Amino acid sequence: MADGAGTKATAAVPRRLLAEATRLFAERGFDRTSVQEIVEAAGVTKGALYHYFGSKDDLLHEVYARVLRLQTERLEQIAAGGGSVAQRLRAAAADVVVTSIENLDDTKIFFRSMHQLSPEKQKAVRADRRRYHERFRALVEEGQRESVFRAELRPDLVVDYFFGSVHHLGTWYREDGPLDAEQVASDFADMLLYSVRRP
Amino acid sequence: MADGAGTKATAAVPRRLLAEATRLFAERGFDRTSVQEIVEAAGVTKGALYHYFGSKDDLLHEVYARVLRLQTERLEQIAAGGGSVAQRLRAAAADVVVTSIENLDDTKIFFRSMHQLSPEKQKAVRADRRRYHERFRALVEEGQRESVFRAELRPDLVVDYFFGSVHHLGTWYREDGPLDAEQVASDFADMLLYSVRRP
Amino acid sequence: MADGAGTKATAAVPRRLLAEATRLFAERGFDRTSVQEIVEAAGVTKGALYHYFGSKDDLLHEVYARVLRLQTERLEQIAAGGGSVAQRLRAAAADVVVTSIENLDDTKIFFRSMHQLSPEKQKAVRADRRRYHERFRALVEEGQRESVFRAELRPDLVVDYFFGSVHHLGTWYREDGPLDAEQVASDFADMLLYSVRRP
Amino acid sequence: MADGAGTKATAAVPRRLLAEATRLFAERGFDRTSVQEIVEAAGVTKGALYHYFGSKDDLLHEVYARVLRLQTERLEQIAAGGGSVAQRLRAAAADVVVTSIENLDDTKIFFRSMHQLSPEKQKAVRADRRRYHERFRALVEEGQRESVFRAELRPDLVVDYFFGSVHHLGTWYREDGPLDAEQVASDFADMLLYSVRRP
DNA sequence: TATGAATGAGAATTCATTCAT
DNA sequence: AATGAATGAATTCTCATTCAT
Repeated sequence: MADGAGTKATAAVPRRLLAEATRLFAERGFDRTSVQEIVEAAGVTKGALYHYFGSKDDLLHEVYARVLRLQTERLEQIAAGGGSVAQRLRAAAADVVVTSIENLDDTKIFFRSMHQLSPEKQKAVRADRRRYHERFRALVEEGQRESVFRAELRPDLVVDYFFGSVHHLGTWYREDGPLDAEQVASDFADMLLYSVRRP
Repeated sequence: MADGAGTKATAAVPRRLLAEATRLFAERGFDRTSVQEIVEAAGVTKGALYHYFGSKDDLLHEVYARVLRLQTERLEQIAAGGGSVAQRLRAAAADVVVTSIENLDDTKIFFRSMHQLSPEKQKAVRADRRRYHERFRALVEEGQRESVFRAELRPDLVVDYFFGSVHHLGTWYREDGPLDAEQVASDFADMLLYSVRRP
Repeated sequence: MADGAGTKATAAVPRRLLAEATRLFAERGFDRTSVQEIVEAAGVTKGALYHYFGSKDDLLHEVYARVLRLQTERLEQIAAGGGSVAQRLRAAAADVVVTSIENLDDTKIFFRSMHQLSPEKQKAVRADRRRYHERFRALVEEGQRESVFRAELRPDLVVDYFFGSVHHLGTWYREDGPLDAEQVASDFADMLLYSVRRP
Repeated sequence: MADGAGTKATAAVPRRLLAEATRLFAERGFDRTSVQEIVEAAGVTKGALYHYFGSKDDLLHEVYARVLRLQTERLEQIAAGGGSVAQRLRAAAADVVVTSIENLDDTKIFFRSMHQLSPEKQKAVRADRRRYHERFRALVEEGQRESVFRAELRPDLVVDYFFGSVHHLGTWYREDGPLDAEQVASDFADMLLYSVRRP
């Protein structure tokens, strides 16, 4: 019970639960996944789940929180990094495609199951999401101010346009398909840049 | 008993059921909408619903079938119409945005609830959807053959990119928001065209 | 609409309903057969069924009434016919086996579904059945009075013993099996006679 | 919490459910007994029933399994016991009558509700039943080989004949009637022996 | 004589959650 | 930290029957 094996085995339970929940939510949707199925997949009992998570809803919320945290960190880094605004927007766009494909389960869940969260949790997630979008939008606005991007485009519409495409990756992208993540990322970023750049 | 109210009232039951189901599915999702709620909203009993529809699944399938029929017809007309390929692609893109916004409930349902259909119904819907996408993709390919559109883009990726944006309209577009359907349609079509056109 | 085709076609409806009901009740049981299935099999609608039969129960009752009428008539004839009491008992026993096999659907229904009749109809059927058994028992008693059959056997027990076997034909007899109706009838009658005859 | 009442009360739930289900199935048939009635009779909730039994079907299957186990054990013991083959056949026949009467509810269920089991469960029960019958038939064949029983009888027909009578006990035997189990058993066994023995 | 839309009550089953241990 | 029995409310769907036409 020092911070060795004991702690590790213990810590593994919530992690396993979260991993199996993610897999199952992506596979069959939040409402179609029963708590029983999750605990069976994780090899524990219901009591254990409710020991670590307040509710099934909590579990879904955790999935969101994790992926949002990850994407926000990466965006911050890229946006604050070096290079022209066009380079940074392209990098950010390509990166979100790659991480969305690398975490395709999360992507699927995000787009299918958000409205199944309780209203207050939904609000929290939306707020996080908005912050993320705002950071992205700021890049577009920066490009417009520098007259690199077309001024007539509404920045928020650009963001909604692009993230619509990103969120939908889960519906058509197949790991065993002909395209790897980088190819998709490159094409998506390319299309975005062509859309916004002054010709 | 004349061909007025009597006939109409009779015919109205399945239509009313479909309308209320659409509204409720969009509002709270398929799994979160109970058959009881639908029949109460339509002012009939469960027996009546099951007299007309084989299952709750059937109801959802009907919603899909209706919107797919509508969109396919419109696309056919535009694609086969006059004008340059760029004009026709722009028109098709703008049109699907407008009709998606005009039928925002259907759009929401489409993107959230398709995976809640039974496997075989899901297959049928996907097949219809694929046909629709193929028609759209043919426009992109036509433009590439004419060297109006950039040859390096994969046409199917362009289609997935654009329809991701369209399907996501339901998650952010608000009827009472600052943008009307035409404005969104115009900007979305504009971004698509910039993405694909040879500069 | 004289008593030719018109009457015949009309008369055919209840008969068809009864035939299909018999088949279905035998196949899956009374409770497992829905009125809808019966009318579909008969090619009519529910209204037609309820025009001719007061209820689903009535339909089952008719099935019973028909088979009981048939068996009672035959028993009367045989019992009142010529020959020694042993010959008549043997003939009656063999005959009921043959007719039970020839109407195996009715036999199955009889033994499985009687208790699903409404209490009063059940009482009526039981009364008919009792009369039938009494006539059979009278043969046994006659044989005992003549000292042809063993006196120590209770006649009613003999009847219950034998008819248990008969009623169970439906559970094991197969039309496409190795035995034809006559062979079974002969063996069953033989076993009955050996059971009761003074050695 | 000692090993007395506490343990017993806990263990009692599935047992109570099974007991009440047996009673109700015998009283009004499987299809006519609702899960609600069973749990009310047992003083628990539906959730509890489904905690222990996978389905209503499972419950019925358990009833069968229990009675088949019991009868098979007894038959094995008697058949392998001492005495002439005629003595053993008589003992086996009398015993199955006595236990059928002692468990008359099970007997009723057996004969009325087996066909209401799901196909696969039905198959399992039939297989068990067949084994039981085969053991019984082996006794008949043994007697024929020893020329104690008549060679012209088909052993399987004898078994079907006799067990038809046994299974039908539930339809006519009344605990408060004039005959006790032993009397019926003695007469049934007597009739069977007379049927098969060489005169 | 027959239709078929509609009813309303009841069916089996599922499930998130709690709680004594 | 974890169990698993039990709850109770909700879910989809079925069905015999009625009735205006």
